[in-house]
Amino acid sequence: MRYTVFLASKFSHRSFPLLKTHSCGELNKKHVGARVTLAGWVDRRRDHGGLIFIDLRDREGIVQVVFNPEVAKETHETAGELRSEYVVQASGAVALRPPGTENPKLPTGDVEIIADKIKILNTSETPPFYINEEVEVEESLRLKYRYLDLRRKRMKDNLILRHRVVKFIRDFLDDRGFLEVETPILIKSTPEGARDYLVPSRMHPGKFYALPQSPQQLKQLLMAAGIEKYFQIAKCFRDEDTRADRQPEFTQLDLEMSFLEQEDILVLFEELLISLVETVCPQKRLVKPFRRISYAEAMECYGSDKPDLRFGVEIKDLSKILVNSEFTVFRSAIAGGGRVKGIAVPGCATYTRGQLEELNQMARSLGAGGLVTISLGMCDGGIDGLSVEMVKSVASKFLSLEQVKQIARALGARPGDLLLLVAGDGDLASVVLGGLRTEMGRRLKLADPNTIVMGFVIDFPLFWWNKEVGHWESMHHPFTAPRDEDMCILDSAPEKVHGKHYDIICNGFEIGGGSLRIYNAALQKKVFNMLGYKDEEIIERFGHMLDAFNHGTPPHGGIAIGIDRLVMLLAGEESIREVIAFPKNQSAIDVLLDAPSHVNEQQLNELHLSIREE
RNA sequence: GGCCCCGUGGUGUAGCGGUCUAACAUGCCACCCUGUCACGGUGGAGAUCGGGGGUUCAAAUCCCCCCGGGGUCGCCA
Repeated sequence: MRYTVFLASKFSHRSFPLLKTHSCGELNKKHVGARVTLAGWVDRRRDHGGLIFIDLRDREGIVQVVFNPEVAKETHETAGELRSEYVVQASGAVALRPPGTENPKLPTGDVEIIADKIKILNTSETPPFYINEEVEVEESLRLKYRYLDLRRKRMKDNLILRHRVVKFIRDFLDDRGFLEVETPILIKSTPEGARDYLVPSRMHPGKFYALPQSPQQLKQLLMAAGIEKYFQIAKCFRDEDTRADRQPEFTQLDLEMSFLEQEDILVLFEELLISLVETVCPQKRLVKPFRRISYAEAMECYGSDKPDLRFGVEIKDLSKILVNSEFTVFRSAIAGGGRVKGIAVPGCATYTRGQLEELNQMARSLGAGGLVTISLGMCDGGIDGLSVEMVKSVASKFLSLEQVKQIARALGARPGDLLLLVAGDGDLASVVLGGLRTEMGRRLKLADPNTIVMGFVIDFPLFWWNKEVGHWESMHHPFTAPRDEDMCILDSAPEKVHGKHYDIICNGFEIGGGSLRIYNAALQKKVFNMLGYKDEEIIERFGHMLDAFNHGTPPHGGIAIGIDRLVMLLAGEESIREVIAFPKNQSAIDVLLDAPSHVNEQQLNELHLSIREE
């Protein structure tokens, strides 16, 4: 890949450590005749009894080293002892390979090293899994021997890609006047949102630091400090259950600016992400300009606030067609204020009873009362050519042919498609269909893996009503500013207030989000009150923020991008663990270091802690 | 906490009530081999099928519980 070549060429301009003069991967015809010393790992050995070939591997690649007893007898004997993953230093002349023995599969395949010296720097036990082959290995084993796993090309390439991404971001933002500022890891617990990781204080019995869930408050305080343009590649910590795209600790590009409008951030990040992808992953097809859709549109058309925009299969509201349907489930749902919505799944009219029942179960598990399926048989003349015999549905006796045609047209269906209909209140029908859309997209491979579609989701509601606790909660976080035109309804209709909040989505993942912030103390206090905080709580937890707003904090806003997810998508991986050097498993355990672990009694005593029996 | 999937030599798989004394590939060990590159050849070692209980004349195979791993819902301001 291009970034590997880039690194190798850069590496070659630097002076090498004393144990090697060149890297294995950089050698080519230009080096023929040179005497080189290499150091690396034995990737593979081919012992012909007489000649011994060793594929020597280092970070930059692989080169063939030849041991000939007629060249150096003792060296050849030593080479006979080599095994996989031995660490060796070898010296010899770079030579063109004999005609006909070149290996076009290897970048260094035109040349080989005629070794006259070899030194075994370290031996190795037989590795527990293959390092030189791309075979799927159980992940827990890979994590236990992560240092071996990272020797594999796939993982090495992922780490290199990650380096390139972060390097590009730093250079890009530096060019535009942003200052990278570090913020502390030991901060104050403000237990809203996710659970905090806590660190007990030795010097203050009974008190705890918290690890930052993000540098949110600190970066706003940096704006109060007049930094104006800040960014940081920041570690964040959240004590919640893991997922393929979530780890207890993860990395964000955290950024904040003063004196800006929402448009400034969106334009900056569109430019950053486009130039990033085009530079670092030129082989990917990136759709531009980025789409912008409202939260309401995302939910209505895709049933998700992070839809995969690489394929269509959009959700349509069919309520108008079915308002007077003979099908009671639909008619009563609509009469009760609900909606009936649907999607058309291409080419799935041939689904069996069993497959349809599976979809039905999925719809129920997503919260639907049920799922109505309509299979459109193949026929000439498009939807108009459909006849009664060609339509198969559990609800067929309640649906006229004309209604089916209307539904099919509304969904943009074609003969051979499978229509999925769901009734429900509010967003329910959309959310269920959104889940089915995602599943069918995956099954039918509707999304091109080499395409990247990014977009901004905007116009989020500021609040959502939490029934269980009986007060409003922030959609994003409590520092997000309401839209100016909605200020007048903040008291009268909080549910209609929109925030100056934006998310960045990519291929079905939320990779970032941010907002313009509140910088007026009175408004911030009012929002906290609406979120159910009492005045004394506000002072105790967020007094420093209100103080700052009372001392000339400028208008400001920012964004955070999940580096792990971004790199995962660029690498074509399905889990962020594949782009993190030392990730934790699903139970939040580091199986390599065996963390978390017990600590001794003395450590507990110093921290004024005792373990409660449960 | 709920639901789904997985657990067979070092690794990856097959076997899914008796023919399993558990198969295949690769790796490993020994010997042979001077142009291979997933080298080749000959021979060899290596798993009581995650653990426990049950059903059965008979269990890797069926059932239950537990453990470990993965996915997902809840959760992730």
